[in-house]
Amino acid sequence: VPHAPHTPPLPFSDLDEITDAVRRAGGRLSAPRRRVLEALFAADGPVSADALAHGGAGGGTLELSSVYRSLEHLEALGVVAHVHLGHGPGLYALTGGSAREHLVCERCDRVTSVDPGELDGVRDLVRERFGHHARFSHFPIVGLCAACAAAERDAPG
Amino acid sequence: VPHAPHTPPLPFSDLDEITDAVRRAGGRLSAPRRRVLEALFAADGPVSADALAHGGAGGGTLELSSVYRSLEHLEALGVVAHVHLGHGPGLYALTGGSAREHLVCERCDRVTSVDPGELDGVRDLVRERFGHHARFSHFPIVGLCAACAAAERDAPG
DNA sequence: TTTTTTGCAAAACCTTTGCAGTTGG
DNA sequence: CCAACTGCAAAGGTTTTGCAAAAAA
Repeated sequence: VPHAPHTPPLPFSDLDEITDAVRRAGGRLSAPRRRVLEALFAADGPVSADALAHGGAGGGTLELSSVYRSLEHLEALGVVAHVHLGHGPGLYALTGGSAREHLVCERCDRVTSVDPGELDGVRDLVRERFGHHARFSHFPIVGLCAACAAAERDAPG
Repeated sequence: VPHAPHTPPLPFSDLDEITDAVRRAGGRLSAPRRRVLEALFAADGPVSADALAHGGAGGGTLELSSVYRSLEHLEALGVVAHVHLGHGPGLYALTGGSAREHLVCERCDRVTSVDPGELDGVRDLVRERFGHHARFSHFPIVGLCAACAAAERDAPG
Protein backbone atom coordinates (compact mmCIF):
# COMPACT_ATOMS: atom_id res chain seq x y z
CA VAL A 1 0.00 0.00 0.00
CA PRO A 2 1.45 3.39 -0.96
CA HIS A 3 1.78 6.17 1.55
CA ALA A 4 -1.31 8.24 2.23
CA PRO A 5 -1.77 11.42 0.19
CA HIS A 6 -2.23 13.46 3.34
CA THR A 7 -0.03 11.81 5.92
CA PRO A 8 -0.17 13.84 9.14
CA PRO A 9 2.00 16.91 9.49
CA LEU A 10 5.14 17.30 11.57
CA PRO A 11 5.49 15.54 14.94
CA PHE A 12 5.41 11.76 14.82
CA SER A 13 5.92 11.90 11.09
CA ASP A 14 7.47 8.46 10.94
CA LEU A 15 7.27 5.16 12.70
CA ASP A 16 10.58 5.57 14.50
CA GLU A 17 9.49 8.72 16.26
CA ILE A 18 6.35 7.02 17.42
CA THR A 19 8.06 3.85 18.59
CA ASP A 20 10.44 6.03 20.59
CA ALA A 21 7.48 7.81 22.16
CA VAL A 22 5.86 4.51 23.04
CA ARG A 23 8.98 3.25 24.77
CA ARG A 24 9.75 6.54 26.48
CA ALA A 25 6.32 6.27 28.10
CA GLY A 26 7.24 2.89 29.54
CA GLY A 27 5.30 0.92 26.95
CA ARG A 28 6.43 -2.02 24.88
CA LEU A 29 6.46 -2.18 21.15
CA SER A 30 4.64 -5.44 20.63
CA ALA A 31 3.76 -6.97 17.30
CA PRO A 32 0.09 -5.83 17.37
CA ARG A 33 1.06 -2.29 18.21
CA ARG A 34 3.58 -2.16 15.41
CA ARG A 35 1.14 -3.58 12.92
CA VAL A 36 -1.62 -1.20 14.01
CA LEU A 37 0.74 1.71 13.53
CA GLU A 38 1.81 0.46 10.10
CA ALA A 39 -1.82 0.09 9.04
CA LEU A 40 -2.60 3.60 10.29
CA PHE A 41 0.31 4.99 8.31
CA ALA A 42 -0.88 3.17 5.23
CA ALA A 43 -4.48 4.31 5.58
CA ASP A 44 -5.64 7.44 3.88
CA GLY A 45 -8.18 8.80 6.31
CA PRO A 46 -9.73 7.44 9.51
CA VAL A 47 -10.31 3.69 9.64
CA SER A 48 -12.20 1.30 11.88
CA ALA A 49 -10.63 -1.11 14.33
CA ASP A 50 -11.98 -3.92 12.23
CA ALA A 51 -10.32 -2.55 9.11
CA LEU A 52 -7.04 -2.32 11.01
CA ALA A 53 -7.41 -5.91 12.16
CA HIS A 54 -8.08 -7.31 8.71
CA GLY A 55 -6.68 -4.82 6.23
CA GLY A 56 -3.12 -4.69 7.58
CA ALA A 57 -0.24 -4.82 5.13
CA GLY A 58 0.90 -8.45 5.51
CA GLY A 59 -2.00 -10.81 4.81
CA GLY A 60 -2.46 -11.95 8.43
CA THR A 61 -5.26 -10.69 10.65
CA LEU A 62 -4.92 -9.24 14.13
CA GLU A 63 -6.99 -10.10 17.16
CA LEU A 64 -9.69 -7.39 17.40
CA SER A 65 -9.34 -6.97 21.15
CA SER A 66 -5.62 -6.41 20.76
CA VAL A 67 -6.30 -3.79 18.14
CA TYR A 68 -8.65 -1.99 20.49
CA ARG A 69 -6.14 -2.19 23.31
CA SER A 70 -3.34 -0.96 21.09
CA LEU A 71 -5.46 1.95 19.93
CA GLU A 72 -6.39 2.78 23.50
CA HIS A 73 -2.74 2.87 24.45
CA LEU A 74 -1.70 4.95 21.45
CA GLU A 75 -4.57 7.31 22.08
CA ALA A 76 -3.46 7.85 25.68
CA LEU A 77 -0.05 8.80 24.28
CA GLY A 78 -1.63 11.35 21.97
CA VAL A 79 -0.40 9.54 18.89
CA VAL A 80 -3.83 8.41 17.75
CA ALA A 81 -7.33 9.90 17.94
CA HIS A 82 -10.71 8.51 17.07
CA VAL A 83 -13.79 10.14 15.65
CA HIS A 84 -17.44 9.08 15.48
CA LEU A 85 -18.75 9.80 12.02
CA GLY A 86 -22.48 9.31 12.42
CA HIS A 87 -23.60 5.72 12.87
CA GLY A 88 -21.15 2.89 12.51
CA PRO A 89 -17.94 2.14 14.33
CA GLY A 90 -15.46 4.65 15.64
CA LEU A 91 -12.69 5.52 13.20
CA TYR A 92 -9.05 5.95 14.13
CA ALA A 93 -6.22 8.00 12.67
CA LEU A 94 -2.76 9.21 13.54
CA THR A 95 -2.84 12.70 14.96
CA GLY A 96 0.49 13.87 13.66
CA GLY A 97 0.52 16.03 16.78
CA SER A 98 -2.66 17.94 16.02
CA ALA A 99 -6.15 16.51 16.09
CA ARG A 100 -7.93 17.29 12.87
CA GLU A 101 -11.58 18.26 12.80
CA HIS A 102 -14.20 16.79 10.54
CA LEU A 103 -17.34 17.46 8.54
CA VAL A 104 -19.30 14.46 7.33
CA CYS A 105 -22.14 14.06 4.86
CA GLU A 106 -24.99 12.09 6.32
CA ARG A 107 -26.13 11.00 2.87
CA CYS A 108 -22.97 9.88 1.08
CA ASP A 109 -20.68 9.55 4.14
CA ARG A 110 -17.98 11.66 2.58
CA VAL A 111 -15.59 13.09 5.15
CA THR A 112 -13.89 16.45 4.93
CA SER A 113 -11.02 16.73 7.40
CA VAL A 114 -9.55 20.11 8.18
CA ASP A 115 -6.88 21.54 10.41
CA PRO A 116 -8.26 22.97 13.68
CA GLY A 117 -7.66 26.56 12.71
CA GLU A 118 -10.02 26.33 9.78
CA LEU A 119 -12.99 25.95 12.09
CA ASP A 120 -12.02 28.69 14.51
CA GLY A 121 -14.46 31.12 12.95
CA VAL A 122 -17.29 28.69 13.50
CA ARG A 123 -16.07 27.91 16.98
CA ASP A 124 -15.92 31.60 17.85
CA LEU A 125 -19.45 32.20 16.63
CA VAL A 126 -20.79 29.28 18.65
CA ARG A 127 -18.98 30.45 21.76
CA GLU A 128 -20.18 33.99 21.33
CA ARG A 129 -23.81 32.93 20.99
CA PHE A 130 -24.04 29.97 23.35
CA GLY A 131 -20.95 30.04 25.57
CA HIS A 132 -20.23 26.57 24.32
CA HIS A 133 -16.66 25.61 23.28
CA ALA A 134 -17.19 23.39 20.26
CA ARG A 135 -14.74 20.65 19.32
CA PHE A 136 -15.29 18.90 16.01
CA SER A 137 -12.49 16.36 16.30
CA HIS A 138 -14.23 13.68 18.32
CA PHE A 139 -17.73 14.35 17.00
CA PRO A 140 -17.87 16.05 13.60
CA ILE A 141 -20.19 18.52 11.99
CA VAL A 142 -22.88 16.39 10.35
CA GLY A 143 -25.03 17.49 7.45
CA LEU A 144 -25.09 17.38 3.68
CA CYS A 145 -22.03 17.92 1.53
CA ALA A 146 -22.36 20.42 -1.32
CA ALA A 147 -23.09 17.74 -3.90
CA CYS A 148 -25.77 15.98 -1.86
CA ALA A 149 -27.36 19.28 -0.88
CA ALA A 150 -27.63 20.18 -4.57
CA ALA A 151 -29.14 16.78 -5.37
CA GLU A 152 -31.57 17.29 -2.51
CA ARG A 153 -32.60 20.66 -3.89
CA ASP A 154 -33.32 19.19 -7.34
CA ALA A 155 -35.09 16.07 -6.12
CA PRO A 156 -36.33 16.63 -2.56
CA GLY A 157 -37.04 13.55 -0.51
CA VAL B 1 -44.77 13.09 36.40
CA PRO B 2 -45.70 16.74 35.71
CA HIS B 3 -45.76 18.11 32.21
CA ALA B 4 -42.45 19.12 30.68
CA PRO B 5 -41.37 22.74 31.13
CA HIS B 6 -40.67 23.03 27.41
CA THR B 7 -43.22 20.80 25.77
CA PRO B 8 -42.86 21.10 21.99
CA PRO B 9 -44.45 24.09 20.25
CA LEU B 10 -47.54 24.12 18.08
CA PRO B 11 -48.35 21.20 15.74
CA PHE B 12 -49.02 17.91 17.48
CA SER B 13 -49.44 19.75 20.73
CA ASP B 14 -51.57 17.06 22.26
CA LEU B 15 -52.05 13.34 22.12
CA ASP B 16 -55.28 13.52 20.13
CA GLU B 17 -53.66 15.33 17.25
CA ILE B 18 -50.92 12.74 17.11
CA THR B 19 -53.23 9.77 17.33
CA ASP B 20 -55.22 11.26 14.46
CA ALA B 21 -52.03 11.61 12.44
CA VAL B 22 -51.10 8.00 13.16
CA ARG B 23 -54.44 6.73 11.95
CA ARG B 24 -54.62 9.04 8.97
CA ALA B 25 -51.35 7.49 7.81
CA GLY B 26 -52.95 4.05 7.93
CA GLY B 27 -51.32 3.02 11.21
CA ARG B 28 -52.96 1.55 14.27
CA LEU B 29 -52.91 3.08 17.69
CA SER B 30 -51.74 0.09 19.70
CA ALA B 31 -51.10 0.07 23.41
CA PRO B 32 -47.29 0.33 23.10
CA ARG B 33 -47.56 3.27 20.72
CA ARG B 34 -49.91 5.08 23.03
CA ARG B 35 -47.73 4.45 26.03
CA VAL B 36 -44.60 5.54 24.20
CA LEU B 37 -46.34 8.77 23.23
CA GLU B 38 -47.52 9.36 26.76
CA ALA B 39 -44.02 8.83 28.10
CA LEU B 40 -42.61 11.21 25.50
CA PHE B 41 -45.13 13.86 26.52
CA ALA B 42 -44.23 13.37 30.15
CA ALA B 43 -40.49 13.54 29.54
CA ASP B 44 -38.69 16.83 29.79
CA GLY B 45 -36.02 16.48 27.17
CA PRO B 46 -34.84 13.60 24.97
CA VAL B 47 -35.00 10.13 26.52
CA SER B 48 -33.67 6.69 25.65
CA ALA B 49 -35.75 3.78 24.39
CA ASP B 50 -34.91 1.97 27.59
CA ALA B 51 -36.18 4.86 29.71
CA LEU B 52 -39.41 4.85 27.70
CA ALA B 53 -39.78 1.12 28.24
CA HIS B 54 -39.29 1.27 31.99
CA GLY B 55 -40.09 4.80 33.07
CA GLY B 56 -43.57 5.01 31.56
CA ALA B 57 -46.36 6.49 33.66
CA GLY B 58 -48.22 3.33 34.79
CA GLY B 59 -45.83 1.03 36.63
CA GLY B 60 -45.67 -1.66 33.92
CA THR B 61 -42.76 -2.02 31.54
CA LEU B 62 -42.92 -2.19 27.75
CA GLU B 63 -41.14 -4.65 25.53
CA LEU B 64 -37.99 -2.91 24.29
CA SER B 65 -38.34 -4.11 20.72
CA SER B 66 -41.87 -2.74 20.61
CA VAL B 67 -40.63 0.57 21.87
CA TYR B 68 -38.02 0.70 19.11
CA ARG B 69 -40.61 -0.25 16.51
CA SER B 70 -43.05 2.32 17.81
CA LEU B 71 -40.39 5.01 17.72
CA GLU B 72 -39.40 4.00 14.20
CA HIS B 73 -43.00 4.34 13.09
CA LEU B 74 -43.54 7.67 14.83
CA GLU B 75 -40.30 8.94 13.42
CA ALA B 76 -41.39 8.05 9.89
CA LEU B 77 -44.51 10.13 10.53
CA GLY B 78 -42.40 13.08 11.58
CA VAL B 79 -43.87 13.08 15.07
CA VAL B 80 -40.68 11.94 16.79
CA ALA B 81 -36.97 12.51 16.16
CA HIS B 82 -33.91 11.04 17.74
CA VAL B 83 -30.52 12.52 18.49
CA HIS B 84 -27.14 10.98 19.32
CA LEU B 85 -25.59 12.90 22.18
CA GLY B 86 -22.06 11.54 22.25
CA HIS B 87 -21.67 7.97 23.43
CA GLY B 88 -24.61 6.14 24.89
CA PRO B 89 -27.98 5.27 23.43
CA GLY B 90 -29.94 7.37 21.00
CA LEU B 91 -32.43 9.74 22.64
CA TYR B 92 -35.95 10.38 21.42
CA ALA B 93 -38.28 13.34 21.65
CA LEU B 94 -41.47 14.69 20.16
CA THR B 95 -40.74 17.13 17.37
CA GLY B 96 -43.75 19.34 17.83
CA GLY B 97 -43.45 19.87 14.09
CA SER B 98 -39.94 21.30 14.12
CA ALA B 99 -36.79 19.36 14.93
CA ARG B 100 -34.80 21.13 17.56
CA GLU B 101 -31.03 21.33 17.37
CA HIS B 102 -28.63 20.56 20.18
CA LEU B 103 -25.34 21.43 21.81
CA VAL B 104 -23.94 18.96 24.32
CA CYS B 105 -21.13 19.16 26.84
CA GLU B 106 -18.76 16.23 26.55
CA ARG B 107 -17.73 16.57 30.16
CA CYS B 108 -20.97 17.03 32.11
CA ASP B 109 -23.40 15.80 29.41
CA ARG B 110 -25.57 18.87 29.75
CA VAL B 111 -27.74 19.43 26.70
CA THR B 112 -28.76 22.79 25.31
CA SER B 113 -31.62 22.48 22.86
CA VAL B 114 -32.48 25.38 20.61
CA ASP B 115 -34.92 26.14 17.85
CA PRO B 116 -33.44 25.70 14.38
CA GLY B 117 -33.30 29.39 13.62
CA GLU B 118 -30.91 30.02 16.46
CA LEU B 119 -28.16 28.11 14.70
CA ASP B 120 -28.71 29.63 11.28
CA GLY B 121 -25.78 31.97 11.70
CA VAL B 122 -23.48 29.07 12.42
CA ARG B 123 -24.99 27.07 9.60
CA ASP B 124 -24.47 29.94 7.17
CA LEU B 125 -20.84 30.32 8.15
CA VAL B 126 -20.17 26.62 7.70
CA ARG B 127 -21.86 26.60 4.31
CA GLU B 128 -20.01 29.67 3.19
CA ARG B 129 -16.63 28.22 4.13
CA PHE B 130 -17.07 24.53 3.33
CA GLY B 131 -20.16 24.18 1.15
CA HIS B 132 -21.47 21.83 3.80
CA HIS B 133 -25.10 22.13 4.99
CA ALA B 134 -24.87 21.44 8.70
CA ARG B 135 -27.76 19.94 10.63
CA PHE B 136 -27.42 19.77 14.39
CA SER B 137 -30.65 17.95 15.13
CA HIS B 138 -29.53 14.38 14.57
CA PHE B 139 -25.91 14.87 15.64
CA PRO B 140 -25.31 17.85 17.94
CA ILE B 141 -22.48 20.29 18.40
CA VAL B 142 -20.19 18.62 20.93
CA GLY B 143 -17.75 20.44 23.14
CA LEU B 144 -17.55 22.03 26.56
CA CYS B 145 -20.35 24.03 28.09
CA ALA B 146 -19.45 27.42 29.54
CA ALA B 147 -19.12 26.08 33.09
CA CYS B 148 -16.92 23.14 32.16
CA ALA B 149 -14.77 25.29 29.92
CA ALA B 150 -14.18 27.65 32.84
CA ALA B 151 -13.32 24.73 35.13
CA GLU B 152 -10.96 23.45 32.47
CA ARG B 153 -9.24 26.82 32.24
CA ASP B 154 -8.65 26.92 35.99
CA ALA B 155 -7.58 23.31 36.37
CA PRO B 156 -6.42 21.96 33.01
CA GLY B 157 -6.44 18.20 32.56
C1' DT C 1 -61.86 -10.98 9.00
C1' DT C 2 -57.62 -9.52 7.64
C1' DT C 3 -53.75 -6.72 7.89
C1' DT C 4 -50.95 -4.63 11.25
C1' DT C 5 -48.50 -5.04 15.33
C1' DT C 6 -46.91 -7.28 19.32
C1' DG C 7 -44.10 -10.45 22.44
C1' DC C 8 -40.46 -13.21 22.82
C1' DA C 9 -36.19 -15.06 21.62
C1' DA C 10 -32.34 -14.72 19.09
C1' DA C 11 -28.96 -12.40 16.65
C1' DA C 12 -26.15 -8.50 15.00
C1' DC C 13 -23.01 -5.02 15.95
C1' DC C 14 -19.33 -2.60 18.32
C1' DT C 15 -16.54 -2.60 22.31
C1' DT C 16 -14.78 -4.09 26.80
C1' DT C 17 -13.09 -7.41 30.13
C1' DG C 18 -11.03 -11.66 32.69
C1' DC C 19 -7.52 -14.63 32.79
C1' DA C 20 -3.92 -17.77 31.73
C1' DG C 21 -0.07 -17.83 28.92
C1' DT C 22 3.50 -15.30 26.21
C1' DT C 23 6.98 -11.92 25.36
C1' DG C 24 9.60 -7.58 25.17
C1' DG C 25 13.05 -5.17 27.55
C1' DC D 1 13.41 -12.42 35.05
C1' DC D 2 9.02 -10.12 35.47
C1' DA D 3 5.92 -6.61 34.43
C1' DA D 4 3.45 -5.60 30.31
C1' DC D 5 0.98 -7.48 26.79
C1' DT D 6 -1.48 -10.85 23.90
C1' DG D 7 -4.96 -14.41 22.50
C1' DC D 8 -9.07 -16.30 23.31
C1' DA D 9 -13.50 -16.52 24.96
C1' DA D 10 -17.07 -14.44 27.05
C1' DA D 11 -19.87 -10.68 28.25
C1' DG D 12 -21.81 -5.85 27.97
C1' DG D 13 -24.82 -2.37 25.88
C1' DT D 14 -27.65 -0.92 22.03
C1' DT D 15 -30.47 -1.98 18.19
C1' DT D 16 -32.49 -5.17 14.75
C1' DT D 17 -34.93 -9.21 13.08
C1' DG D 18 -37.90 -13.64 12.48
C1' DC D 19 -41.96 -15.64 13.44
C1' DA D 20 -46.10 -17.28 15.55
C1' DA D 21 -49.73 -15.33 18.38
C1' DA D 22 -52.64 -11.27 19.42
C1' DA D 23 -55.33 -7.33 18.42
C1' DA D 24 -56.94 -3.05 15.94
C1' DA D 25 -59.98 -1.54 12.48
